[in-house]
Amino acid sequence: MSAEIALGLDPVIVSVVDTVPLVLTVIDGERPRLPAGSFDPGRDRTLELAARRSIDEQVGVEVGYLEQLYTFGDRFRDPRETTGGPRFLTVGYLGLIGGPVLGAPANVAWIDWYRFFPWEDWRRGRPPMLDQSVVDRVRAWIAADGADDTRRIRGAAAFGLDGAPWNDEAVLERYEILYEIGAVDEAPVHHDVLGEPMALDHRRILATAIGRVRAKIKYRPVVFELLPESFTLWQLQRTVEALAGTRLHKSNFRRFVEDGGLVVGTGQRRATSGRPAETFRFRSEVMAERPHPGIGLR
Amino acid sequence: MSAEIALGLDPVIVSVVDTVPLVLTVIDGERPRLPAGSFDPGRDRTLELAARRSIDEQVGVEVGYLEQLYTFGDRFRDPRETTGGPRFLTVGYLGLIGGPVLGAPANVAWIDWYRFFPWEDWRRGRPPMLDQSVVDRVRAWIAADGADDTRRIRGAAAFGLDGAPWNDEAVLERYEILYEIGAVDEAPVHHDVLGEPMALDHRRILATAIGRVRAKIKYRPVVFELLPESFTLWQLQRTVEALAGTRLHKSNFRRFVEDGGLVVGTGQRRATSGRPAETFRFRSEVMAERPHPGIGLR
DNA sequence: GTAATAGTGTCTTTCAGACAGTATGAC
DNA sequence: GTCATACTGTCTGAAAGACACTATTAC
Repeated sequence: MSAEIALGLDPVIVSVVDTVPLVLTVIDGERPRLPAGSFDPGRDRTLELAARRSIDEQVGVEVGYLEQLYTFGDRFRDPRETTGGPRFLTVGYLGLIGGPVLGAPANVAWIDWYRFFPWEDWRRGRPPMLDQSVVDRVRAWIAADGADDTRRIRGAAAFGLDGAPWNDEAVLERYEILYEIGAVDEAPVHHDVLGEPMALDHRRILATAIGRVRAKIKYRPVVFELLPESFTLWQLQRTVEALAGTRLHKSNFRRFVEDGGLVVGTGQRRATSGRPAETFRFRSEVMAERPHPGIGLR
Repeated sequence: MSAEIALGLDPVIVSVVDTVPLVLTVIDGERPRLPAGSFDPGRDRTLELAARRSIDEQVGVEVGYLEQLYTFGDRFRDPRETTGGPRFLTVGYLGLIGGPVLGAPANVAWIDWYRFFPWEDWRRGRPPMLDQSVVDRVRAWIAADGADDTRRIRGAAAFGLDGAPWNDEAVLERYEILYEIGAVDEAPVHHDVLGEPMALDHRRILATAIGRVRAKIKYRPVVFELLPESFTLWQLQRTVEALAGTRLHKSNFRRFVEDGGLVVGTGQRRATSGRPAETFRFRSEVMAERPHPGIGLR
C-alpha cells in the first residue's frame, strides 16, 4: 500500500443561460469530467488561488465567485490507486460565472446539469424518470434485511416518501441512495440507471455543488454572480428556478426581492416581446442589513 | 521550495456541560492546540474514518457526530514550512459528544470556548471587551486609505455597526477582521489583543467550527448529540444558548420545540430545586417530515 | 381587437416575538 | 405561607402563500 498523497482540485464551474444551468466539463475520454487540476505546493499561496489558476490555465476562464465545497478522499476514488499510484485526494470547489463564455478550448463543453441529474428538475412537475419503479427500489432498500433503521428516514427525507416534502437541497443524499441501490452507472453493480455518468466520482462532486448552490441562494445573494450588472426580475426568477429546479410564484417572488431590499430598480426599461420590463441591479447594502439575505420562497 | 505535501486532520471536539460549551484541547506547549493527527494514506478507507481513529488514539474518545468543516492550506500556516518542511495542509472536522468524558490523558483539557472567543458570548448582554476602542479600530480599518469598499459591508455585518444586527454565525468573519486589525495574538503585528491564543491557526479552525455549529443547530437537530437520551426542556434550552451565545425566550422556545415535533415527552419527571420537570427525548421522525428541522429562535 | 409579457393589490393563514400569567415542588 | 423552578395562555404584527387583477407593448 502506497504512502504517497496526491492532491487534486476539482472545480464545478456553473453558469446559467436563459433557463438552463450549465456546468463546465472537459471531454477527453468516454465520460465528461470536471476540469480537474493538481495542486502544486510550490506555486500557490492558498488553495483557492491554486484553484483559480488551474481553472484559468485549463479552460481560459476567470471565475468571480469561488468557494470550497468539500475534500474527497475515499480510497480508490481514483482507479490509479489500484495499480500502485498514490492516494488521490481532491478538494472540490464551486465557481459561479455570469454570461456565456467564449474562447474556451475545443474539448471544453458546457453541459446542462440536469442531463446528469434529470430527477432534480421539477420545473415541469415530477420528473417522469422518477417513477414507481424507482420508488419501489428505494423502498426495497429501506426494508432490506439487516438494514439500519435510519434508512427509513434517509429515504423518506430524500425522495419525499410517506408525505415528506421534496427537499431540493438533498441532491447528494439522493445521489448516494441511488448509488447504493445501483441506479447510477458509477455504482459497481447497476441496472436501469438514471441520468448520464461522469468520470471518476465527479458526479458526486457535482451533486455536492448543486446541493450547495440550492442551499446558498436561500441565505446569500449568490444568484447575482450569474447575472449581468442589470437584469429584469423575470430573468432573475428564471435563473433562481433553473438552479432550484422548481417554479416560484411571480408576485411573491417580486415582493420578496424588492421589499426585502435585495434589488433596486435602475429606472431603465428593456424591450421584450410584450410590455417592456424594468431593469434592476443587486443592492449590496442588504449584506449588512440582514443576517441572511437570500431568496427562499415557494 | 518543497514539493511535498503533508496532510493533517484537525478535529474540533465539542461538548456542553451545564451552560458551558467546551472544546477538547491538548496542552503540550505554550498554547493549547487541537488534538491534531496526521493522515496516513495506507491505513484508513476514508478521511472521516481516519479522523475518528486519530481522535480515539490521541485522547481515547469515540465521537458520535462528526462532519468535515474545511480544508486549510495557506502557505506557512505551519512554521515548519519555513525551514524546508513540506506544505502542511489540514482537514478540519467538527465532532460532537454528549456528557463529560473520562479517562483522557493528563495533557488533554476541556476548555470553555469563550476563553478563546470572549466577544462571542452575548448571554449576559454585550461582552464588555467589545468596547468602543474595538469598534473604533474596526472603523479605522474600514476607512483605511486604499481599502476596498467591501470592508464597510464586511465590518458592519460582522460587528453589527450602523444598525446592522449581531449575527451569531459570523464567528469566522469577526475573527478574520480582528486578525487583520491586529487585535488577536496570532496576527503578525498586534496590540491590545482579545481572548486567549491557540497554537498555529487552530483558533481560526475553532472559529470555523463555532460558526458551523451555530448555523447548523438552526436547520438540523444536532443539539441532541450533546445531550443524554432524555433531558428537560430547560436543559435543552441552556445547551442551545451556550452554543449560540445568546438568550432565548422560554415559552417561545418550548412552543417551537414541542409543536414543531422536535421532541416528545417521556411522561417521566425529574426532581429539581423547584417543581419537577418533565423529561423529553428527540423525535427522529421530524427529519423526514420537515426539510430543515432545527432550532432557530430569539 | 388579440397575444404576450410586465407588474400590482389584497386576502388568509401561519408563526415569531413578546407579554403576563398559573402550577408544583422544597422548606 | 415563601421561594424557586416548571409550565401555559394569548395578543400582536410580520410575512409566507395563494389568488385575481391591471398595464403596456407588438401585431
